[in-house]
Amino acid sequence: MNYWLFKSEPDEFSIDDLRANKTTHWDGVRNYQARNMMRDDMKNGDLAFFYHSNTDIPGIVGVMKIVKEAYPDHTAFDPRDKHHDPKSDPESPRWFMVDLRYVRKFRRVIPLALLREFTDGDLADMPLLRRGNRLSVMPVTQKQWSFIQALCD
DNA sequence: GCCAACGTTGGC
DNA sequence: GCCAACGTTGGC
Repeated sequence: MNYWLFKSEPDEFSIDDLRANKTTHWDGVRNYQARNMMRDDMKNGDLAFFYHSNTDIPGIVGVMKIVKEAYPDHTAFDPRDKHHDPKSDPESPRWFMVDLRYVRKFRRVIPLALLREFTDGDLADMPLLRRGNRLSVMPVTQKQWSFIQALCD
């Protein structure tokens, strides 16, 4: 089993939105590195952190589970969609998405600022903490996963 | 194939 | 609102 982290701006889609809807299709990823991970490496049952970006306290807010493996992101075909990409068509889709199910919301956010305190220790090499990181989907190691889970107890 | 210009991300 | 980092685009 693998572990992941998904970023979302809570103004667009938050952990509370996911909790209300139970599952979601994670559309709109338009980055090749992120796409490749979704398409090639994400498996049913994998767990993922939900990360709130671009908000007052950026950080990890909960856990979700992959319940459907990669399939074409249809929003890329829709000219009216914010994430429309004319270079993607149903014959040879360029962008993919997975389905995620709500698992739990932490009692409080685990702030990015707290995670940064472990940049040189338990969370060394975590892509999220790399300077200038802009990936919206990224892998988490089992050790990092366990360590971060323990932070919210 | 290089690289400058541009747009986007996202923390602060 | 600022700005650094980074990916993409397009002229050459």
